[in-house]
Amino acid sequence: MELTDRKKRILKIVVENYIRTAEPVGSKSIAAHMERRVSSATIRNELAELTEMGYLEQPHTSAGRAPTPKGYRLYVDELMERQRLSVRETEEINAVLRTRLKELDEIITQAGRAVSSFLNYPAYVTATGKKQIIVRRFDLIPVDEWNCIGVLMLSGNRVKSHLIRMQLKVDPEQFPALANLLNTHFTDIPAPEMGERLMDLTEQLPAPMFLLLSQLIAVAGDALEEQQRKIITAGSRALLKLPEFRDAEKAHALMSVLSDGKENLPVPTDAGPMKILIGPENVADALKDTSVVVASYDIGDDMRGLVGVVGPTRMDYAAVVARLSGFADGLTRLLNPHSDPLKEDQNK
Amino acid sequence: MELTDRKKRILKIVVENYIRTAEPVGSKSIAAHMERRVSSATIRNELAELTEMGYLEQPHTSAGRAPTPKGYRLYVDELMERQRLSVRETEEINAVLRTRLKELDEIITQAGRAVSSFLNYPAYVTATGKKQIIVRRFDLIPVDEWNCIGVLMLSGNRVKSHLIRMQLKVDPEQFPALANLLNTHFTDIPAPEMGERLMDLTEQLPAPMFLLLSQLIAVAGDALEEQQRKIITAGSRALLKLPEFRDAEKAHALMSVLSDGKENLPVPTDAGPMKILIGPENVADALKDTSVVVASYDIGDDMRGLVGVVGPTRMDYAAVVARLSGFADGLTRLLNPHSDPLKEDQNK
DNA sequence: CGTTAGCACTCGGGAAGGTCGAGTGCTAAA
DNA sequence: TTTAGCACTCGACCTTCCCGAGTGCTAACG
Repeated sequence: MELTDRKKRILKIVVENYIRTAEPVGSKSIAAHMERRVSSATIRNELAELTEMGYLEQPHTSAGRAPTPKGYRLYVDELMERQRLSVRETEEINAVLRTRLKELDEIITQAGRAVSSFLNYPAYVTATGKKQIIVRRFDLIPVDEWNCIGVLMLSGNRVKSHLIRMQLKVDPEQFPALANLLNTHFTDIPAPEMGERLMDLTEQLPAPMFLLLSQLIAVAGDALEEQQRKIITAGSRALLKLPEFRDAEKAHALMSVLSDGKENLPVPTDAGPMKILIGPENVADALKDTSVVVASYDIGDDMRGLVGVVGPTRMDYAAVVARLSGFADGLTRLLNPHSDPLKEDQNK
Repeated sequence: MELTDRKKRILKIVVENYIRTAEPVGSKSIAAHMERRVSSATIRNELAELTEMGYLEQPHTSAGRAPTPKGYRLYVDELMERQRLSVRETEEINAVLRTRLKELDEIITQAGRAVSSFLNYPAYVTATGKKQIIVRRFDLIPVDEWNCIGVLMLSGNRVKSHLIRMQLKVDPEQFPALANLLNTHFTDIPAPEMGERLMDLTEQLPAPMFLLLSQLIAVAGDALEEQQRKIITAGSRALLKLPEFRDAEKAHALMSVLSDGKENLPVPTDAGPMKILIGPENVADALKDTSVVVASYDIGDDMRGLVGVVGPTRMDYAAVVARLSGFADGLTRLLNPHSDPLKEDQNK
């Protein structure tokens, strides 16, 4: 059996109608959408074949057809027309992102919220590829003899500061020496190695100094760890607006997966600029009935982050793809201000 | 008509049953819960009077009774037995909070999540009373000639750092002077005043210096502003487990109010250690059908923050009150380490 | 006068049945 | 290969009915 052009045309109409209405679409309404006039009976024959080929399914006899994951896949790969964002929308996206340069953390949090409210699906944002985050530089700002502020410059535009309550009193004079020690021995190496280096220094340092140092290293390790696994999510309440999650049970189940957890389940090591996972293509069981669309953006420092949304398989892929890449571009431009951040030059 | 002891006793049973089951409670099941044996008919007479007095209501004739807000109020004020937390629970709460001393922001975020998952209601945490947050100290760490890290020590244990892309090139030598300027003129004053002081300096400074200074002040102003209105919320998905929010519409409406918004609606200027607002006692329309319980904790620096939960009027007040004050105590102890943070001494 | 047994009554919820219409598959003709 | 026609299916929606939990009232009791 062959996938003729007309079959594709019909499949496209089914998918797009189903995306809009969330209801199985029947032969008559398809006929109305066809430019070349054909009767509903003809459509029915085609539908029967598409169903047999596995692109469509019927919830029950005598209902219309809905796309299967395979159907969506074909749609996404071949049938879907790439939408272009209007200038106004691009402007809006950039306006949301443009902000007095802040922490990466805050930027991605804000971006997540914006994506979600733009697209009306739950969104998530990562600022970690598989690449290890490292400490580029330590600074210590003395506060009093018990407390100091540790400022960490991390790879990928990140700055983290922590108020540290030290385990022993420190003469403020010692801070530069401490910072120096940290900067010479513990920068630009992955977290696990920091522990080893610390061991190497055990004997070369006076015990109190060593104690302090290990406390600082521990804090740095925590910060790295946290950054490495940080995934922010936003807008999972958008689910409740979708008819497929009218049932509180289902909504809750999915929200539990999405909500403020750490080890999430989408494609964390994505490479391409855009990836679409439809239904069972997701590895995580909880996402078997949903689709995920992710785009990657450039954090700088040779690292890439992800920005994506989760929704029903019936997601409006064309719209999501267009807007998501708009956000990814915006983030990339914001974080890599070769020219001015977020100014002009947004074609291609 | 008088509120006899037996009436109170009955009201208490009604409230507690209704809290458990979310269903109107009938005379027979009340009779079963009474220690002194009385017939259901007697109970019915009492119920009729309680209803007339406005403590109970019937969804319809021939259904059992449910408490009115007035009924809950009486319960909360007079009838409810204060629960004591088990040692194990106190331990658990402290364990969640105990963490390698971090930013106040992170502490409260974590606390919010913990509260919510402990109590199974949406939670919120504030770190701002009515008192103005101020900058205690500025530090500038040069990165390169275009970028620096601004570290702000704010009142109430807060440290904020920002990577700042400067509007003009700066010789690293100038940083100490800049920082000094900031620290002498712009610390320990409320945000609006910072603008005024900046104006005063217009003529005394070379133009580039002034420009930089105003950029830094602007960043600081943003940071203060943000801290001042920051309310974190967590766990609003817990709503979906409650029978009163089985309906996705309602859940969505309430979640929209609770989710990651800024100007929220609970009692922001709470004074007492614990406050309970039942149903219509809430000012916000969106919360007219819900109850809010808030406790305040001591941030240090003479500031108080709030930690609270939002739930149905049918909320388990006794449990919430006990656990919430456990959290408030824990936070206070964590943030005010007179002795060691979160160690022993948790009685009273 | 408070308490209790008894009884008729009310009303929501769920089961059972009926109707409607959108949509199908199939057949036969164009 | 396309189309008209037709019988059939099945979920959505409605009405109706029944059941039982729970009430309010009355009358009797201590």
